[in-house]
Amino acid sequence: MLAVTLLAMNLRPVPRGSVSDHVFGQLRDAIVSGSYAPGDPLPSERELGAVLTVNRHAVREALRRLQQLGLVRVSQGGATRVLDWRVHAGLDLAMSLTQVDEVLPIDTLVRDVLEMRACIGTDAARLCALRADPATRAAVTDAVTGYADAAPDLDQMDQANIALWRQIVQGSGNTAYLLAFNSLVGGALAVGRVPPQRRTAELLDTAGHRRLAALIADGDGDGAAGQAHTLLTAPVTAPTERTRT
Amino acid sequence: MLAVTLLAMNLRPVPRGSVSDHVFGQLRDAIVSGSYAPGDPLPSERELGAVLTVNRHAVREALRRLQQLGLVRVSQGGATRVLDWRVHAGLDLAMSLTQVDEVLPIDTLVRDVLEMRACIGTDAARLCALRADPATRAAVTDAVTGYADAAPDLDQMDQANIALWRQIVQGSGNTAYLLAFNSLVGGALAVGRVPPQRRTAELLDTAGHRRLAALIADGDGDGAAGQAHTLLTAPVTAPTERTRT
DNA sequence: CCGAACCTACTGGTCCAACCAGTTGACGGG
DNA sequence: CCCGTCAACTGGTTGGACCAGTAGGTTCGG
Repeated sequence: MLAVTLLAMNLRPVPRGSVSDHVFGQLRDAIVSGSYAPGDPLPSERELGAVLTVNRHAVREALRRLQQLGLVRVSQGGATRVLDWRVHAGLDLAMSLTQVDEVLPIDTLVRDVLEMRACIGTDAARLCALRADPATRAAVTDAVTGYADAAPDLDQMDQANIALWRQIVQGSGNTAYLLAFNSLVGGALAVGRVPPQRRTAELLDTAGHRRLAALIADGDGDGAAGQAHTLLTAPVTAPTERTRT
Repeated sequence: MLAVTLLAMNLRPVPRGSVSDHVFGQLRDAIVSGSYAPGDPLPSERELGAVLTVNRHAVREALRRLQQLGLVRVSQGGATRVLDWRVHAGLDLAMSLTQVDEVLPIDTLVRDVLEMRACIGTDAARLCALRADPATRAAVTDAVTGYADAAPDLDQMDQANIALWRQIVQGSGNTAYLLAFNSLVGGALAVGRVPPQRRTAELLDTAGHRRLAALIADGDGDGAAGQAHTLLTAPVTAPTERTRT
């Protein structure tokens, strides 16, 4: 009741960000958006602290995170310089990137992520069918059941669908696929980032998913790959149909 | 001359690590290796600082990086808890992971990375052939020439090969592929991580790469995908042939 | 006896101030 | 003109203090 009342008042949950989070976010956006060209020196830590009215340590913590993402290169004595994220940043950047529409058109990014999902999901399904142990195959079968049971609640189905694919990717025995899957799930595939109509068809195709699980259980690598490809490719070519406001 | 002399003396460049780097490395290895189970609380910042005889700020900077990697979840007031990296860590973890053989068998990890490279490289080649603009196609052709010219120096060829694939991935117009490519290159594909004999055949196949570039230039998506698949798949199934010491 | 308020001893978050350690570039002597 | 010197940066590290939020035990009221 109370929650409903508050929602009606147009109140949103207060953003939790700590100071260093804000610094991190601002610098990240500034770098990715091109406000700083690759090779450019960032303002000194002391200067950033002064401008943002923030302690130097907060700035340093933010810089460490940027460094971890591959956005800057820090060197003692010299200035902290901006790196070309198209060259040095890893896939984890995609997790942060879905927050900013300015630079990378979010539509394109969503397409890219769906494309990569299809690419990896197909091969993961194939490998899972070929390499997974009996227990994992059973887990996949269970997961697809849980997914089907979630119908027709789209949100629950989405969640169960992710769990299902996690089982498949895990069954592929490929750690790189698993980590990439995490990056994608944590990024653009996060709730509300992908236009709903773009995946409803896929999510509602319980029969297709059941077939996929059966092929995996049978150890039919090529068949599983084909079925996965069918399931995952559709949303990529689906109409962009951006909700125009 | 001097360098040669020093090399003969078996002197290696001194490891540059800062204090917080060391803390980061130790905690990362401890977490990934399972010394801390998911959900376990990490020792408090003050305690870590005391144990490692390091200032608390250094610990905090290390923790920020772990947080960025998705290895821990910090919450004010509560303890910093370890996350299950197989669920929360992104592909960037692979970059750091190739340093530790203890947990993940490096052989398996190399195989995984090569598999993912094949998977993404194939689709990237396809998309590049279909979507790239004329300038990018020309760049691919140039890159393959530069790659062929690097023969027979394997190191140079490796570097030129990476540059070539970067052009292709860039030409695919898929930002996710580009970032994943960076993660892979920065990780296990880094110098000396992949057993040389496993890729020599691929690297020496200049004819195959020329063919790939030609197919891309012609806009033959399926052809480019097939050729890329041929080039990239071979090393995956190549003999493991680990150099036993 | 049970539940709720409270209080305390933690946790991480932030700040200030100082100093160490490399880098850079200007300056002056050779 | 070249090279060493030095001063004015840069990031790296430390100590200490305090704020803020959490968790768990204690106590008080029912």
